Amino acid sequence: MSTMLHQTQPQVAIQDHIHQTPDRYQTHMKHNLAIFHIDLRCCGGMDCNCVSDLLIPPVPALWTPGIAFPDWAYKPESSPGSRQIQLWHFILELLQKEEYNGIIAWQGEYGEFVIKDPDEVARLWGARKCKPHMNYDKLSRALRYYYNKRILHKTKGKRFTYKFNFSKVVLVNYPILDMANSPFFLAQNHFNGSTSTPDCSPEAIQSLFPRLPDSGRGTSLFDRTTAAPGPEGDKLRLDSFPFLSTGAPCYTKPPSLLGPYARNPPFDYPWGFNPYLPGAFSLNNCPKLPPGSLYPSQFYPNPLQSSLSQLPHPFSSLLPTAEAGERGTTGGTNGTAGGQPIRLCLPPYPGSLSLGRMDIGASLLAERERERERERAEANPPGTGGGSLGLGAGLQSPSERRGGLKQDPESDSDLEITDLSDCSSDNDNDHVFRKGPSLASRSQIVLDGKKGSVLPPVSSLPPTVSPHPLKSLKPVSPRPPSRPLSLSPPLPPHEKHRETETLKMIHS
DNA sequence: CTCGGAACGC
DNA sequence: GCGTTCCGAG
Repeated sequence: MSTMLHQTQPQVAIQDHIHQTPDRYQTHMKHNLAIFHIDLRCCGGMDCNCVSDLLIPPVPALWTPGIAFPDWAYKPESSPGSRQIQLWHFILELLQKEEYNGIIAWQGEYGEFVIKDPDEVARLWGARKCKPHMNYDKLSRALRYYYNKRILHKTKGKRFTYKFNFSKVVLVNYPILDMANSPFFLAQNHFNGSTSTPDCSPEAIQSLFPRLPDSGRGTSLFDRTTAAPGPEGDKLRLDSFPFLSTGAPCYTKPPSLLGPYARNPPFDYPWGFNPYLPGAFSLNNCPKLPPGSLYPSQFYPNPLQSSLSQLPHPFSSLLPTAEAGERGTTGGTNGTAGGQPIRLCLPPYPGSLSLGRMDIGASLLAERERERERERAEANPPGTGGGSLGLGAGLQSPSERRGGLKQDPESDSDLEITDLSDCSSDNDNDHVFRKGPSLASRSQIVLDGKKGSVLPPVSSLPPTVSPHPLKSLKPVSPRPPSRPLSLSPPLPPHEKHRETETLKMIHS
């Protein structure tokens, strides 16, 4: 151990220093495809050379016009005194780099990773934080600290094995993603064993981004101006979230899992947060690149124009199609920044479960969209300045928060989604939808219209055969989804009855 | 090995 | 707020 303590780490040159103001950084990144490296040298004493806070700057988003990013996106690397790198982020960083697979790697279930060499991980962490006396005991204490925050939990019975709560991680990293209101993410939460599937409907996707900065281009994430109604017509405005773009092919499994883990669907992570993707978590959501090339891909012309269409993904039908967006296009004509179609690597859900997605008809979606617009208009009449520029769940109006049902006094975060307080891998299967009837209602929606049906754990389902799950499905006639109670306008009696029945089913 | 309390620093 | 350090307990 002690010999490793001062072992020379991969030496790194920060080819261009990141300690700039965000503006300068933006400008810089716009014109400079500098390759960044991360210095893991252990610092010593007063002459701390650490660049510990250089972790993965939010490069991809910065240069895109019209996008405002939350403060957190800049803090770690932009200003001295800003909060430092967080351990979980560091862990993710290690996890995404193949060179560290020997000491820490994804393994097992969703988001699960194992620290193969605790001492080494601790050493690296200590190096990063300029804490030469760091050890696994201390590091693990910090990890345990995350239990309460529900960012991590321990995989019981497995040594050095922890598991990420993706939803939480995503929320922490992308507070503008309103996962708390998203049926997609509510259903996605594998962390605590949710067995439901996400609502992949355009509306669900929209719900992830209810408060994107209104740049005057319209607030909907789905551009319906040129598309006919229908699933194929709802086009996600990916140009709104360039930080979710990848512009490159994505791994569907971690390198270490390319072999035997057939049980893991190769696509189960929403919004490109597949932990098995290189750079899955946020800031350098980019394809695996040669060592030392952490960021450039987003700035390069997309070499795989058809990468999305190749993805076996239920979203693919929602995204600008290759035909629509790329035919005859070499860039610049589809309205996306930089002239390149922004690619969103959205691993799809285990296929058969997606059937419910089709439940939500486009016309209904459009109608609900219009309703929301009306609500917004009422809530913020022109001139009141009530605006839609807010970012983050904290600015949600009460009526937006799942009808006010979310309230969790125990929550340690306004980004809380579900109660994971007893989330262990031992009993992962029964907590998610206890939180409130609205959750349950939402989950009901996606259950193929069968009230009270219970989905098996995802892990128990056969892997999806079709690489294009939705394409193998027959559309179901649209059926109005139920809503969070207090969000709903007065329901007609039969709808109320349905809600009641649903609740009964849930409570039983 | 794991857990969490407590004091403490930044 | 986010660890870091220490430590006793299971």
